[in-house]
Amino acid sequence: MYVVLTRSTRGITALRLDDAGSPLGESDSLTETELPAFVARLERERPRWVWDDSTRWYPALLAAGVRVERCVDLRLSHQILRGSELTATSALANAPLGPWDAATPLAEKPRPEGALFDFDPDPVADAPTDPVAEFALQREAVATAAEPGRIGLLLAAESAGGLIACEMKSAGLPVRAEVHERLLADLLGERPRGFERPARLEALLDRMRTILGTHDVNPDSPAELLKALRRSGLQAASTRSWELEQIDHPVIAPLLEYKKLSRLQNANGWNWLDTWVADGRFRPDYVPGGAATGRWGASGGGALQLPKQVRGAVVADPGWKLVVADAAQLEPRVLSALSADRRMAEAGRGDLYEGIVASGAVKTRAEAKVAMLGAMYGATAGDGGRLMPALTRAFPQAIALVEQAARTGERGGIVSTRLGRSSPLPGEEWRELQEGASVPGASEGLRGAARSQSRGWGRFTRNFIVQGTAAEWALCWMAGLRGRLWNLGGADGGGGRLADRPHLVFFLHDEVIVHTPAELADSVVAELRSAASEAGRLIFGALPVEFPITTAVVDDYGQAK
DNA sequence: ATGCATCGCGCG
DNA sequence: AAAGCGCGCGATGCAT
Repeated sequence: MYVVLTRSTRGITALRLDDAGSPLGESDSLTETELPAFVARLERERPRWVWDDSTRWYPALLAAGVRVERCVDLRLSHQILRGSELTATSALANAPLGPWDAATPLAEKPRPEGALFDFDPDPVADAPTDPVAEFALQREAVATAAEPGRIGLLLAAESAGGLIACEMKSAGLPVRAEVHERLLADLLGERPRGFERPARLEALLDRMRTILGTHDVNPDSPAELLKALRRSGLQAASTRSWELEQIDHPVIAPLLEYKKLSRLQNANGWNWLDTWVADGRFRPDYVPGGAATGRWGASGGGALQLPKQVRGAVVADPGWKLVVADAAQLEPRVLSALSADRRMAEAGRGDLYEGIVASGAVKTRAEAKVAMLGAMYGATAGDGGRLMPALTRAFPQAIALVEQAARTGERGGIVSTRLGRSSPLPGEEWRELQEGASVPGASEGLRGAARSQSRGWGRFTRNFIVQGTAAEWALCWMAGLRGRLWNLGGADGGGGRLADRPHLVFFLHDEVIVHTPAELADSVVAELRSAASEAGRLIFGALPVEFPITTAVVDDYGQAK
């Protein structure tokens, strides 16, 4: 059963549909206040809730202690169906752009409140939405798709991701402010009172000034710093750390340390703590499907860039543990599964990179890693490029797949992930340059620029199929895990809030953190493994590709790895 | 004063 | 070792 929820100025309506999408009687009318109890009651029948946007419905339900098992997030689903090659002939994909194509989550649209003059800069995106009609269009698009099973799985996984994003924000990542402050004090010195630099940074700056024999050094401005270094005779092309590392000069060591610590202070210092951590929790906004490949984005506090330096401040509650898990070498494994390259699958029996060494393609594990990254990113120079021929000889099937994706992109074409998320088309400027360079008599400079741009898009599509399919694996892993964790916490219908049971608190592309009562930690580990195997089977069927995960049961995130 | 591009660096 | 993919964010410096 589906239950479609619609919110309008007149209130909320709930329309039940059978599995074929036909209405089951009349719709119910509800107020906002009545909604949580209504959802909780109907949830016992395990319906799939259909709504425009999880971020518009689910936070309030979670706040009221109501968790739902599954949903259709129409906004996320629409985004996929609109662009997928698998549904390109559907009515949905061929309709003019409308409110479901809005760039921002529907929740972020300011709602007009009795304004006499409703200034509306975007009539298309702000047009009223009809979830019932949209759901029918989406079902039709899936039913008529080339691979309904794949796109259907993708939409289910994406929608589950929408729920998980809300749940993780609701639960929050446990961060102990006093631990974070101690870390900062150890590295930077005591918190400065005003706007002066912390003691450690000031000391480093003093050393740099002494070494260079001038007071005129401002390491916070790349342009100024470069000038100062040049005045002292250093041959620096930029102030990037890895370039500075190449230079042999006494000022480099304190400078690099300054840059490292200054970065910590700016990105995750006291100001970060004050702004983003409250009540012992860090609650960023996760953005499912935020990247074109389907990877998640996040906004607020740089959630996906939490530096290793401060992970020790992520601490489980008393009596609880953090279970940190990540998929080992996910992207190369995805490539071997995508291409059904049995030799590469064989190499992935244990440590994939060691397996590649054993295959004889390269000499060392480090080379294997660089070569695989090069294959997936499209390296042309450096070690990655140099090792490509050997890798191609060892795994022709896998390499042919990414090469083909690259060629498609270079022509301006579309590629798709295993489950059917398709790459965007290059923009207008891209096409104009390609066309401009293809006319007879185009200058060599123009043709070179077009070639470079073409290869650039090829690198994007090459990586898209791997990164995007890896994102699908991660979504399926997490979606399966979510259900398993809920069931671990007690019999269904036994009540209890999400945060009273083992629950997800962090997600980073191929890594998750589960916050769990200590006595359930071992069970959580088992479920993480089961969910990983299940994700592989769901997406790739019976292919003999393994997706091992590493796990660590810890008190704080800093102890993992 | 505010917006935008660039640099640089954190994460995968 | 620093090339090749995907992101977010803060500081700076220039343009409006």
